Amino acid sequence: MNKYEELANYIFPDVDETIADLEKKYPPRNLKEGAEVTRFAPSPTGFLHLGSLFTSLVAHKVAKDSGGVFYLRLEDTDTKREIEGSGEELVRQLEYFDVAPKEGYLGNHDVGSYGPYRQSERAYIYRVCIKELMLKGRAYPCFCSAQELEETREIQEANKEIPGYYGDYAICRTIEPEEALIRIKSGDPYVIRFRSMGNHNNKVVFHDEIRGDISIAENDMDIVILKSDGLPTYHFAHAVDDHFMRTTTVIRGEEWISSAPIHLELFETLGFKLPKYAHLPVIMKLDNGNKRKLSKRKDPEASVSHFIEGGYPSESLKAYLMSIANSNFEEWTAENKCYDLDKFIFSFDKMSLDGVLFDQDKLNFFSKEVIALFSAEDLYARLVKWSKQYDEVLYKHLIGNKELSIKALNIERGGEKARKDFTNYKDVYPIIGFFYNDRYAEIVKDGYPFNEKFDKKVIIDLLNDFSRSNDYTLANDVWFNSVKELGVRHNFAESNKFYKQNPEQYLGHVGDVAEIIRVAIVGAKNSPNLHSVLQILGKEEVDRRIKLAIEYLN
RNA sequence: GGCCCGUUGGAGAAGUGGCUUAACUCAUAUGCCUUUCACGCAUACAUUCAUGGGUUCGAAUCCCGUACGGGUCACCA
Repeated sequence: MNKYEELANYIFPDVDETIADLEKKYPPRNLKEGAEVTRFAPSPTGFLHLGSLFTSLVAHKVAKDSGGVFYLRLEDTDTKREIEGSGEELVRQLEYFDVAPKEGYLGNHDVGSYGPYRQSERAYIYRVCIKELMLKGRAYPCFCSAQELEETREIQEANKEIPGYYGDYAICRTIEPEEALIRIKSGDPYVIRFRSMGNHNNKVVFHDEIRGDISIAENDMDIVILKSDGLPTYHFAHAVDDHFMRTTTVIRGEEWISSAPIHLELFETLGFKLPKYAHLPVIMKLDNGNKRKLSKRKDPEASVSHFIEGGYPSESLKAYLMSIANSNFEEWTAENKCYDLDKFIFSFDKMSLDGVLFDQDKLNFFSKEVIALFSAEDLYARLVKWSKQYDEVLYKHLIGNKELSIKALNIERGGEKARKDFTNYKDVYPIIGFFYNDRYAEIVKDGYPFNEKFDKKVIIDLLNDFSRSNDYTLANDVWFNSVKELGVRHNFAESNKFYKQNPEQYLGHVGDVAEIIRVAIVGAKNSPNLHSVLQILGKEEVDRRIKLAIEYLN
């Protein structure tokens, strides 16, 4: 019997278990030596942030590489900021990137024996732990109002003291349990605070997997562990959940470094073994010459959905993020011609300590490389999936012309000098749209961009001759020789070199001939390889388009 | 402001006391290749590692001060 017992029993009448009981209920995981248990612990306050994806990617990778477990815990203790449905959305987005956990909160259901995985459903577990702390005199009710706290803070600031609830400023820590009980019974609102035994003048050292040893002043704040709504604060839930879910490495953003001393004291007081910590650098952007964290409100690129909508394959973004995580990843991809993260060996000590600027150019670079490695069939399937949701016009064309689309996407695909002209799925339609007859009609509705230095008559004759004489079932170089001959018949030099030697002798050169044909067929001066285009369209369609172009010229 | 973390070209970085005349990649520029575009290839881009001092035969690398940048100081996570 101690003086806290009556109070603890009154506040926690439902609790009839101890931490020792919980230890039995959530025993250490039976994993092989070296297996890491990591987690992603988002709060459902909006869609997935790029930084959160970064964190999940690393946590997922560490668990997978070590043969461990990656799970998701929903930190839904802030009921005010919670956005309906965002938990489910978060899981869907992780799935899009193929880094979804197999254990934990998975949207509509929980999987795993260390749950519940929603903090809002873990109230009893927290209460068990707090009751025990209270019996040990390490937790106490605090009746201070927000206004009182604010006043204290102002006094502290005026005196140039450290603001916060500690030492003599922690007025409620000296309230006797008997008195506290009376106040609670009378209906006074209260929170429960942790009684810190730390000394601000002492340093604690903890090891960070990325930064090495970090030395910070001990915690001496009597932080709130249970809010007046009965839910725990982050710090307390972190200690309890990561312990009982048996996390081995806590991977989180570097904004948590400064509260680590709180966590250290909490783990110690609760009798929990401290997990390993890895504090990841944040992703920033330049704003008026200053670096700042990507903000979901100000920066569209802070939200992962921006890239999904923008048509970036998940592999592109993951490759970019992995290149931030381990800069040698970039060299590795170049050597291996591979963007499969599973094959890459990740290491914490190759990670940068400094926040990095988000680099759209680099993402684009990775994305081009990634898309260039897809097979045409794969690209087609991905485009269908993407456009179904984000680009109705493309979707219609893809579905209506599957074979044509795949052939078009296959031009110069693969091999050493593969085309790399798609940064994202949005680039596809502008580049291959002309293959579709109705799109072609749209493009040429207002005319063809023929080079104006050539007489209409010359162009018409050339096109007529081309239509009559060409056989593009021939191999590319044989076919192109025939284009040269065609040009020669119409007084075009067979090469740029010849033309440059005697420009006055010729109307132009073979490049101009190719351009005229190209303009007639695709309605633009640029296109993928002309020979491939002609082969894919087929003679009938090519002749039809030439006829249309001639009509336009007449 | 206190406390933590950091500072190598426009960006990501390698570098752990002499192999550095600072690797590699992106971006940019120029040229080559080429029927266009894209690809590919070549070249250029930090006399210097925020800065001042110190240690040393020798420093981007070790030490100290300063400046700058970021993080954090809630009943938010």
